[in-house]
Amino acid sequence: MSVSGTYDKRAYEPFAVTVDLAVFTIRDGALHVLLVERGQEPYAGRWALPGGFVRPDESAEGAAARELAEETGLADVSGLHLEQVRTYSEPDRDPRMRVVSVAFAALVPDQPEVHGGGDAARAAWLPYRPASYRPLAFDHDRILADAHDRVGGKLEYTGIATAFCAPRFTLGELRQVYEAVWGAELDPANFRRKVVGTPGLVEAIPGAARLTGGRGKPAALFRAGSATTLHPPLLRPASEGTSS
Amino acid sequence: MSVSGTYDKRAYEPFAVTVDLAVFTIRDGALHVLLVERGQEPYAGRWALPGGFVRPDESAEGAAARELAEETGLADVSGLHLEQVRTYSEPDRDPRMRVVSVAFAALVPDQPEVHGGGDAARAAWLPYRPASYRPLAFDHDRILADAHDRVGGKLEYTGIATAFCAPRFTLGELRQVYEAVWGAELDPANFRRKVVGTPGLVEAIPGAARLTGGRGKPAALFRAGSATTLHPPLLRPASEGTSS
DNA sequence: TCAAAAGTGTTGCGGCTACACCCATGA
DNA sequence: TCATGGGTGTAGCCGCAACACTTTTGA
Repeated sequence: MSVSGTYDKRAYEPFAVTVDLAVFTIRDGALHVLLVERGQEPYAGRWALPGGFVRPDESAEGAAARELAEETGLADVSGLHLEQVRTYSEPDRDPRMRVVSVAFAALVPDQPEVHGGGDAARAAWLPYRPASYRPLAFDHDRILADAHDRVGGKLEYTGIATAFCAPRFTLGELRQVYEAVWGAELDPANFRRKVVGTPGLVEAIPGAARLTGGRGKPAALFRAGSATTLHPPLLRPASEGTSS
Repeated sequence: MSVSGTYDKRAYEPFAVTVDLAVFTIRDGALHVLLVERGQEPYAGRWALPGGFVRPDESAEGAAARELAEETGLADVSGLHLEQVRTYSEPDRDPRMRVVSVAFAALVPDQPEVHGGGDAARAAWLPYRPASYRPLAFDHDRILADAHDRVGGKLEYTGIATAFCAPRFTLGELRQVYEAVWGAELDPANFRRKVVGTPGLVEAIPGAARLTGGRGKPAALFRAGSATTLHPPLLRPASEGTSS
């Protein structure tokens, strides 16, 4: 931006700017990611993250929202959680040309339908198990891993977990979100106390209740609260080697 | 990336890709930021973040490291902390052309010299006090605020604070880093226990000691440890409105 | 001898973990 | 009446905030 010399854009090879999306959802209690199968070279037949070019009149955020709507078939993408992760700009990351890609992570509630087709390529929700579809096209393995790390970290100190849930949800469903993303089991009793005791995370819907799996006591229903940052954070269990 | 149609880059207006740097240091116990004064339109005479174009053969990270070396006059930029913050891509953020900018935050130890001149524009270390130089050129106010937020947050759960210090430092100096970035005072006793008790954050240099301000007991010297993430985190004091 | 900074001790509060235990429902 | 998940109670541990206090230096 603060270049002192001449401002001649032709002196530099033009860059293509794209967005790549890591779209996550919870299905059957397991974390799933939306992938598309490439139909052409390079990387034909490989799975890849959905994405596309940023158009001249839109921001990367706008392009990501547009692609998200196209790929998932959702009408109102405005309420969904869509967050920039980082930008990937290695000169050789695309063998055809110089492509700089802004990566986003999106969190959506479980979609009953498979999703309306946007692009021609086949798209599918796959369980988040990198070993089962690796290697992805381009540097998408790394992008997906970075996006997953980001989402897992943000669960600790923000309320984004509710973005995975329907407008009305039970605390058991919310707990499944944390368990699916972190890959760890949480104590239902302590989870409940923590979530209810954090102001702004969730709001109780008075009187409402719903059965979960046909069994057990009906659970009270909640809706997402207004809090953006959690104090104190809801830390994930230390998997190994915690300090002191 | 996963575009199914034709791959014609001429169908899209080319983007210029730049990097913008928020370079922080601690000087006299206060947080400072490196700014350059623009000599030409637009925003002539305004302060701006240093930065420049990404060249065809380098990544955004490479461009950021190169600009950092040029602007600060530092020879070995490799050991410094340089971290991507996010990418700014609003279509109208530069009135001249379509510019997508990848922002970075850099943490450097205090430089005695003013820094070798890179670009022609005047550059200076200014105390981090946004009201004193606002508005910056372009959308740099927001970029600088985002970078500061990122650095402040990362102090909590990583060891990057040592990036502000010389190779050998006292715990008082390290504490000044936290206080300067967070704008809050910390209890020296508790800070010491926390830092020393977190494995990998710092390593004691046996026997070494140094006076701090000419007064008081000489302080033991430490060097940066190898830990990247802190468990549990070193949380900043809740300024207001903590939960429960 | 005083001020200033380093470093150690100690106490109390609060959150979290780990259970044990009761409640409501469908099979 | 049993299995299942929701929800409440509670005891103990651990970390941290808030001090008091000692140590070592220069002025």
